[in-house]
Amino acid sequence: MDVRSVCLGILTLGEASGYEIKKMIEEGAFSYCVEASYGSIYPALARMTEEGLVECRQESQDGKPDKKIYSITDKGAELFRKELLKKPDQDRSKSDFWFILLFNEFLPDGHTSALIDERLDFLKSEIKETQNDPIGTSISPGARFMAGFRAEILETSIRYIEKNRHLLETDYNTDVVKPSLSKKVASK
Amino acid sequence: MDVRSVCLGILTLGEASGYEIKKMIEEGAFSYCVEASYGSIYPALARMTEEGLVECRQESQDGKPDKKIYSITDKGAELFRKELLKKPDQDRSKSDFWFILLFNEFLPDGHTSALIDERLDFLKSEIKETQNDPIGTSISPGARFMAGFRAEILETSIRYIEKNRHLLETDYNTDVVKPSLSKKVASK
DNA sequence: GGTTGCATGTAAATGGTTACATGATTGT
DNA sequence: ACAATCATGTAACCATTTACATGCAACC
Repeated sequence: MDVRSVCLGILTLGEASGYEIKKMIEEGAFSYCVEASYGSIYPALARMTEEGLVECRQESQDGKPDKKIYSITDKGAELFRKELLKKPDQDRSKSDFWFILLFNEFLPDGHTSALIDERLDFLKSEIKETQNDPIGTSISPGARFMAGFRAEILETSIRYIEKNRHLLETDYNTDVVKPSLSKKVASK
Repeated sequence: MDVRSVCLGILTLGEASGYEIKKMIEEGAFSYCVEASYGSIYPALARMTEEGLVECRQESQDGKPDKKIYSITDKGAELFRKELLKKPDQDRSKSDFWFILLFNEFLPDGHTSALIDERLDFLKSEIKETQNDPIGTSISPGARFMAGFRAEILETSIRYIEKNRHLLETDYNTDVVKPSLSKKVASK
């Protein structure tokens, strides 16, 4: 799925500027499955205008450059439908977080814990976002389905990590410490 | 996390050829968080040999080209440790499957169901792989932690999709069908 | 007899991202 | 004063994939 199809897809939901398309890509439902930067979106829209897949209406603004509002044409919609029928590429995900954890024995003391704390914070903030997000309850059946999925995955992730983080937080660098009689209370 | 670090990481587990590194990247734990093709691995190993980050031992073979077995050097290991301490990049995932589902109303009858069936087959085969996979029970605490995580995510995914697929499989193209008195038993 | 697996490598093409340029407005 | 948001666009750079080249052995 290239930038072009992503733009076309978003434009089937209504007209939008390149800037707005970018915003949609980095928030909500789309952020979970696509990526694109201005550097690819703007040229894509320009080329698709030439090709008659989208149309562009210009709105003057004060100070800011003209806002170019794109809408999808019949030809564009047809092409998009065709794209959707293609066999989907395999999902691909990159995660430095998991890669690093795989080598958790190489990390200095406390690093793993910090990493996991950060991840949990992130996952929790994502859950909150999901809850406010209108996408889950509006746009389309697909979006609702996906929002529900996201929510369950996030919850499962948090639950699992909280439950099992101790497996990574044992201190590998010293022998098992004999519990001293004066068991220190964890500060903070 | 670039190819170089990925290769170094894998080599910390023991010596390996470029070919073997590729295999590891596409299977098991690594497949979940990194990606790389021969076209990036071979040049990376060559350059790192020049730079003294890895060493190469050649083994003659009949028919096949010499097998080049790489091992990590102290310098390489040091660099790898440094890489691991860097703030991890945000996870990034692309999923045609989810993108297409977002536009499920545009799909012809039955297409959504087929898509979902395929996805479920895939997820189930992944679960089976996880179960046979020695990685989950051997390599490292990190790998075990991850394998457990994977398993739960896969199970949650399957459960959710099976439970909620009906939300996407309603027939939008006709009015709600009045249930006929002779309720057909689902064939198969 | 064709595909798959083993095994390495390169060059061209792809498909981006990053950084820059521009600039007003609004918020801290 | 400084950062962020809105808004577009380009060019240089980047990493990687894809396709090719080579070739044997084992499996079906």
